[in-house]
Amino acid sequence: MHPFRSHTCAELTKSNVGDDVRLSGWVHRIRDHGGVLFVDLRDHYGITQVLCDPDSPVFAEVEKLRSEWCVRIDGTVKARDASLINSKLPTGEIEVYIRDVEVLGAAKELPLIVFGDQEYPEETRLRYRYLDLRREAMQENMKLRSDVVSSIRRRMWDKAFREYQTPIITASSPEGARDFLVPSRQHPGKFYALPQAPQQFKQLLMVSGFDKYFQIAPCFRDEDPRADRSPTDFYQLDMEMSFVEQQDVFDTVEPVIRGIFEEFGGGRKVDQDWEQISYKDSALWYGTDKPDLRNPIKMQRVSEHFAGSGFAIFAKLLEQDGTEIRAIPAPGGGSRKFCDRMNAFAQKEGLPGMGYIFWRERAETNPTREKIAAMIAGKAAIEELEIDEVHLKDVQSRIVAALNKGDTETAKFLSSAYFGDFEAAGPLAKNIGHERTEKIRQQLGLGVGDAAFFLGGKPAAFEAVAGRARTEIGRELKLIDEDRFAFAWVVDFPMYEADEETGRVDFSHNPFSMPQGGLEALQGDPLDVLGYQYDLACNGYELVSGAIRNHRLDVMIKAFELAGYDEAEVHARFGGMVSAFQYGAPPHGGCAAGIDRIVMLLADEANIREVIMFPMNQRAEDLMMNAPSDPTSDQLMELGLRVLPRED
RNA sequence: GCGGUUGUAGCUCAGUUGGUUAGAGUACCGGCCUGUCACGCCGGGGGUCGCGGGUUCGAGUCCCGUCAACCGCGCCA
Repeated sequence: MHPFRSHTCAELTKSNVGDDVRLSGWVHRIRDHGGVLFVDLRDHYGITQVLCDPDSPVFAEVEKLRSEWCVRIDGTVKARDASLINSKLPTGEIEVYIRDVEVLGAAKELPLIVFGDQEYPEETRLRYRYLDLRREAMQENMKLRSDVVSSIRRRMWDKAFREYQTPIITASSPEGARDFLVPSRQHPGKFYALPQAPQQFKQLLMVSGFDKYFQIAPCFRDEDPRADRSPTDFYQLDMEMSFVEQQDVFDTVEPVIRGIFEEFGGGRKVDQDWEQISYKDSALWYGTDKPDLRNPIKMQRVSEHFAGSGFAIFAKLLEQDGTEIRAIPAPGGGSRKFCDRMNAFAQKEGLPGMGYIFWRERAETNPTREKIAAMIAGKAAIEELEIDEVHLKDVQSRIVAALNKGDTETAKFLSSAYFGDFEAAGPLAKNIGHERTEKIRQQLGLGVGDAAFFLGGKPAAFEAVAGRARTEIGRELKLIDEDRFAFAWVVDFPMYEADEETGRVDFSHNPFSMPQGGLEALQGDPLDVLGYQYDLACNGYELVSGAIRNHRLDVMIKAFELAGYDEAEVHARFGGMVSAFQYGAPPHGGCAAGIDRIVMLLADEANIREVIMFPMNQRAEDLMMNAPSDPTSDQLMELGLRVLPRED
């Protein structure tokens, strides 16, 4: 018999009854009844209940076992009595009577318990990651990750892509994130860098004629982490293809991503048609370039309703160039309590606050209301009526005047604004009056019980906060369909952006993207130039980012010139690419999809570290492996390095 | 670098207005228990209340400082 096992802990069924078997695994749980002793034995595949009573030759030894000891047992498979079957276990119809036991690895008192789903501080979990990974949820996440990667590879191979490996130790890429540097021993004082992405290599592969490339590639960036962003390193499905336009890339990637989400999404709905939203619209509607489309709220421009209005803050603001007022509709948010809470949220995010209006049923039933309705419908004579309130008297006169001119539209609007079903509440509504409020209500398509929030200023200054407010409002009002994967391509990214303080123009995204309109487009205002640059957003995360690349050297030189890099600098920094583009570069494009984020979404986790085997902590430390650590003085000597004392 | 939250037993947490010897569950150790599957019952050991300082007759609790973890901002072509 094999020294460790004849079966796994998930294999045995009724058909094995009477067999002599050997199992190895970890002691999951012990139930000691004095006379009879149950042990749940666990391995990667499942759990089998093994037991012994005082008749067993090893009863005394089994009594000594504790949680998470690694053991081997020999025993006989026995059928469980019908009343004792555990339907929660696939092996629940049998149990193994222990005849022999061998302790393969004892365990001391555990810093975290494998059994159950008790939560532990991340520090503890990462320090003892090998124990944390024994837990069922982590085993499932990691298996899912492997299966997803396997499926991605199969889907790419099926589309005639081939996987090629590119270097890990390479040159610093001066654009983008901070590089991880690796000192060179053979060239003291010089450094390699770990690739932030295989960007330049994959473009060179296209120049070399490989046509369709992909790689499950590690990427390295020395930036601070977020819940959805791993520090140090992460994995991407990196792909590139030649002789394609933007839509060709979409048509290639969409079925792969959609297929993965359908295969591993656990039955959650997967959008079939992926909208293409321009960067500009995405910023306006959602306040972000990675919108969560499960949230139905779409922001709108409402500047015209506030220009010259009685709400001085916004009216004055609009007199400045480049300012706007935008509304966040909040269907179902029509209570002062909710509006105040959202206003507090905006203040926490650093804004002076968000103005709001909410609509309730009109309280007073003015007797003129029905008469006016009848007049508009042509069922009553058009005539002035007796009204106490002066301002309503004036409105009535305007309605009558409009009707006499045959302008029923105006009459209807005024009637709705002053006598309609909706009463607008909140300080803002009082300031701008009935008519402006009603126009806003009509534009946003809101009604009784709804609210709208208003933000003003230069869009760049408040867009991001508006986006977070939209998310918060959607979440609070439970407008988000949790059971759905909502996808959209965000396209037409601007090539350049101006630094807010210095006004200096720089690349806003990938400097290697092809500007829309080519060389000609680069003659005008850089800030107007769009690129063939795209992202795929899913449920508020950026899952994919890519571009049609700039394969024309003249266009590339010009593009860099606009960002303040002269030709010599481009040659110095991207020598390999510049050189290659002079020898017959094909048009090409591609993208990269975040593997960790895809698995995170599929596993329904909010933190990317839940789907990474051995992640770093928030400070990019590995407490288990003790990284980073001090080098030996010999190592430093060999590299020609000396560590400077910290100034603080 | 900035802001928020948290820090009490191996682990998860409670701890009232500042007041006697800081508690519970779980884990660990010992005892009892022949059908449990989150077994049950009895007992025991285990604490620099993150750290430092201050106020006070008295601080886990109040004040100041500091450290750490997580979340967010900056950053992330």
